[in-house]
Amino acid sequence: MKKIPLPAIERLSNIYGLLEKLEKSGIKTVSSTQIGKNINATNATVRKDISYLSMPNVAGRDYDIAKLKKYIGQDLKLFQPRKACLIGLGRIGTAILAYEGFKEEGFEIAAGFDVSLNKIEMIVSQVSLHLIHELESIIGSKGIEIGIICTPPEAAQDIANKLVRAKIKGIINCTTAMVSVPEEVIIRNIDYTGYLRIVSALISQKK
Amino acid sequence: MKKIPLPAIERLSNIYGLLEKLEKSGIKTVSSTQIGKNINATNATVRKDISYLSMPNVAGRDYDIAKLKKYIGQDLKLFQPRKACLIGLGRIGTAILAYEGFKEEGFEIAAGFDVSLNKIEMIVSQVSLHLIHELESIIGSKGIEIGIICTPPEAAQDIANKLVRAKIKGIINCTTAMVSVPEEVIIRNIDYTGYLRIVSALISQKK
DNA sequence: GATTGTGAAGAACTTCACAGCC
DNA sequence: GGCTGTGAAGTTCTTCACAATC
Repeated sequence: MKKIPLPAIERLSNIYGLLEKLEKSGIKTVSSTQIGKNINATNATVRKDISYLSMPNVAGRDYDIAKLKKYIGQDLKLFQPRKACLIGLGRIGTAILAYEGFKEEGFEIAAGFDVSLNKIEMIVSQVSLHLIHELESIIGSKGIEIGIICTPPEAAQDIANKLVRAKIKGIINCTTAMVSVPEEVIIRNIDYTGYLRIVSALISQKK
Repeated sequence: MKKIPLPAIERLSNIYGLLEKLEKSGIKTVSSTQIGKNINATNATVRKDISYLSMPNVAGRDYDIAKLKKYIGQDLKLFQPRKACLIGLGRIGTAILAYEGFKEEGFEIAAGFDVSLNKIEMIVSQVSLHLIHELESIIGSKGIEIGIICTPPEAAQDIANKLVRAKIKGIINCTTAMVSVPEEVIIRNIDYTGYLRIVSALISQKK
């Protein structure tokens, strides 16, 4: 299998999510153009992305949704269950904690952390909650691979450093702070202010 | 001023956020390498990005933070105040509603919408809250340019269509559903499951 | 030594265009 | 007509490399 370009991986991940929804609504096949409309890409890009997969396909016919989904999942190794932990149990943190949708995707929030003992005792959750100082040991013992940072921005870099020391493989940073990590750690930022800024800048550029 | 590449705009938006933080901590100057470390880019990329700005600069000396910030803000038109509205007042929606940090960036959440009259009456907020059917008229009358969708995923496309009809300029989609919009509308997705999937796929690719 | 600025080279990604298939 | 698959072309973005400055 050829190396899949990074943007293609992101799109294929999105296509996977789309296929799940189509499948639930009972649709069996889909064209590259239809997929493109949904993920905001051209049909050529969609076909090229799919061509990176090891999927055999008959040209001239729409994609079989179940099959395409299987190959994306397989080649991107999306089926591999992964454990994540949540650091910071404020509004966003607890909203994520309460979200039920991860499990069916193979993700498990395996632990939550906060500096406040009070919060840890008050919050009702299936997930086991701990004080920050236990972060490194629990990541190791539970085999957690992804950390989701939802702390106040001031604490983000410090938490990221701790996660890196604990040999985390990926970080999703939900704070407004930019966080730097070694090259081998995957990082994505989810920052509402940042997105507003980017969308705003792009709106201005359009004119 | 040359056309700024899209990825450069995104990075410059991030650099802007970084500079704000550095400024607050009292630092006056910064190098391209330092910036790069913080936004996970190379120093050459940072310098190239900055070179797209109309900023005059003396080579050989670190960037003056206040000046750089001014030029990014000016050239990307980040100072332009913009109004956004929030659709869907569930956990994430209300968390965003309660967030205080937008104002100092020039963003205003000018209205909130939900299908539930109950929610609209119960939620305590400075922001004026309305039923969905008022969406189009209020966007028009208030001059709202950005819509933040926080509804259940099933409703996302429908809301997006309404926003497009109301001539929205940008959408931030915080649902797990992929949403399609005409090319002229800027759209960014914030989907935690999607990010987990992408990070997971990238972790697998690394090996 | 440090730094920036930038044309040129290189790499990465997207689109085209058309053969082949239904 | 529809569709996919894919090498080639085109475009966009990143990195290099080095002059210039401090």
